[in-house]
Formats: sequence, structure tokens, C-alpha cells
Amino acid sequence: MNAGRPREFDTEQALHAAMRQFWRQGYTATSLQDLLSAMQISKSSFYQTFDCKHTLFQRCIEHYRSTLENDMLTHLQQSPSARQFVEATFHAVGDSQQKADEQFGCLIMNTASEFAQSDPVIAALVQKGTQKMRAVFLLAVKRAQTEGDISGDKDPDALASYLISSMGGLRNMAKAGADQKTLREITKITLSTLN
Amino acid sequence: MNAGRPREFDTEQALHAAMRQFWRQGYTATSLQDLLSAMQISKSSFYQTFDCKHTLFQRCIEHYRSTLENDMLTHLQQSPSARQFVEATFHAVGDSQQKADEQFGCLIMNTASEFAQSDPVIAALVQKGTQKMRAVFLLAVKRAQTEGDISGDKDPDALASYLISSMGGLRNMAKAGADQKTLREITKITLSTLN
DNA sequence: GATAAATTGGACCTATTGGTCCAAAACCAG
DNA sequence: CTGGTTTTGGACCAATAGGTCCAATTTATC
Repeated sequence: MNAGRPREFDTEQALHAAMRQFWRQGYTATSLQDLLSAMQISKSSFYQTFDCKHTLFQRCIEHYRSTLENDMLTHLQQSPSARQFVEATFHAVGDSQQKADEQFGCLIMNTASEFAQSDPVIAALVQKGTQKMRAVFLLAVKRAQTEGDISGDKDPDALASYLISSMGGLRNMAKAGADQKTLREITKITLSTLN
Repeated sequence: MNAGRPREFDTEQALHAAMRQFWRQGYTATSLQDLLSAMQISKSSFYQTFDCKHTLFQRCIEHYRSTLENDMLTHLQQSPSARQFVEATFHAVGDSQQKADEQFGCLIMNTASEFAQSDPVIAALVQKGTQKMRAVFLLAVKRAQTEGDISGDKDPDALASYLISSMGGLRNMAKAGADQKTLREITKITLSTLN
């Protein structure tokens, strides 16, 4: 009895496309038309599947966060040393190969910048996002300390906060159009705090 | 011969009000109505005096930049040591007294985040803004080196880039809702790179 | 093949967007 | 007080915003 016409699009794929669109242009500057074009679905399908623009945005932030979080965690696990993981994560920003993605900055930070304090729901998601990223860095710092690559004297919590702040700053510089040399110089100094 | 009805508002004041509005909400999210309310002028006066929203925005960015630049330069000049100036500049972000202003982030960086690569005219202004800020930090670092408060070994150019990047990151964290303690921890580590 | 369930395209809606235009008002110089 | 110049308020505009609704279409099950 649960029959009916099957969907002509993949929900996950559409969500991913929407996320990239928001990532590129931000929430307000992204019109419904932009979304439909990017997601390649019709208006009806859009509203039926994703409720409304705001709800979709929330899902996109969560999607971005969980994807990034998982990526970071697997990279951390697979990395021979936690210190190497942190260094690689920062070097990736200046890396020309990933430049296409990097010039959009970080969706979480972009969102914080766009309307952190004006929308409590979004603000909470941004908060959660930074917390989770911070947690990954915290894990990495602690592991690096047991591995002897970061001095045990340092406060791992403070270091983790510092790292997300720096990462946000660096990606923002990349978005502002800083060249590779500059990004590398910044990264070098940032990482020197781990010594 | 140059007679006529005098303006009922002050241009500079209106510009300042517009700047604060853009600073708070960003370009796209700020409607014409928002601007008129903030500036307290009529639509006619708006278009006659400021041409259009986009042109006004450009002027606002320049206004923000030159104001900030001048403030920083005078602070630097009046500071007993250049190192103290840099430290004070960073500490000000976490300072609760300036919290009201800080929770908007930095207009230049916000703008970079909003549409750095999609609008060449704005992108150029953002570039100019970061350059100028960087120049002030460069001046400060070099002076601090002659004053013996920063080791002469360090590359002042790299350090200047690092400082604006870190400042952007820190202010973004403030906007994202980080508490004072966290901001202070980040600042402390950031400033430790000067040793 | 009929039926029930679900998706789809597109017409339609209202509110708001940035922006134009003009008549009325206000002012200064002569 | 008058003529020329400027500002001002508000009517008006087309385009677009996000969103609703429904008829047509497509499919799985029986």
C-alpha cells in the first residue's frame, strides 16, 4: 500500500549541493532560485522535502559540521602523529589544490559572521560547530602531548581554542585573497606556538 | 548665486550611522529601509546624497578603514612601547567594555566573508583595508624590534600578516559568542609568538 | 489495467526589494 | 517679495523575494 511515484533526485545529493551554495554565497545572498538551480530540483520538491529555506540552512550547517568533523577525526586517527595532523590541517588551507574550496572560507565561521547574534537558532548551531571542531583539536593536542610532540606544560584547552581561532582567521585571510606565501608564513608562526 | 534650501541632516553623521548598520547586519541583509531608519533621512535625500546602496557601502568601508587606521596609528604613537600597543589592541577585543562593538566583528573581515570573490570592487576595498591594517602592525613590529621588545630575528612582514590574521580570527570568535576567558587565553598564546 | 500514493511543473500570491520621479516646501541672494 | 536653487516627502515602479496550491504525471501494488 505504500506505493507512489519515487523521487527523481537524491536527498543527500541535493542537501550537499545546497550546502555548497550557502557556503559560496551565504544565507541571505542565496535566493530560492539559486538553491533550485544548484540542487536541480523543482520548487514543489524543495518545499515538500526541505520545508523552507531556513530549515534547509540548519540542515546544511549540520551537514557541513558533521562531514568536517568526521573528516578531521579520521585524518587524526590515520595520522602517524597528532602533531602532524594539526600541521597538515593548517597547511591544507594554503594548499593550491584545495584552493577552490578554501576560497569560500569556513561555513561555520561565515555563518557566525553573517548573523551570529541576530538568530538564536543559528547561533546555537554555530556554537555547537565551533565546540565540535575545538574538541577535535583538543583531542589532537592531548595526544600530541602524550606522544611528546607538544610540551606537557601547555594548557591543552587554551591551545585548542587558539587553534580554531587561528584556523578561522587563516581561512578568512584566504577568502580575503591572501596569496599562498602569506598563508604559509602565517601558518608557520601559528604552528610555532606548539613548540 | 549658490543658494537653495539647506540640508536637514549631517552627511558625516548619516554616513557613520550607515556604517554601523552595515557593520551590524552586513550588506545584503541590510535593506534600504534599515538604512533610512538608521540614518534618519528620507529616501530622496538618500539617493540624492549617496547615489545608491552599493556606492554608499563603498564609502562606509572606506570610512571604517580610515577611522580604524587613524585610531590605531594615534594609539601606536601615544603608546610608550610598540609592544604594549600590540598587546593592548588584542586585549581590547576581549574587553567587556568594548564588547558591544566587538560582537559585530570587523567590518572589513565581515565583508571579505560576505562576498570577497563575487564583487571585484568590494574585493579591492577589502584588500586595501587588510593591507593598511597590516601596515600599521608592520610599523609596530619594526618599532618594537628597535625597542628590543621583539627579537630582531623575526621576520616583521610575516609577523604583521600573522597579527592581522589572528586579529580577524579573534574578533570572529568574539562574534561567534566565545566568552571572555576563552578570548583571553587565545590572546595570550597569540602574543606569545612575539617573544 | 485500475487504483492509490506520491512527486512534479508551473500558475499564482503577497510582501518587499532597490530605485525613479515629481510636486511641494524651504531657503538665500538680489 | 521675487526668482532661482535646492531639499524633501511620498506616490509610484518593475523585479524579485519566499512561499502556497493544484492539476498533471508517474509509479507500485493488487
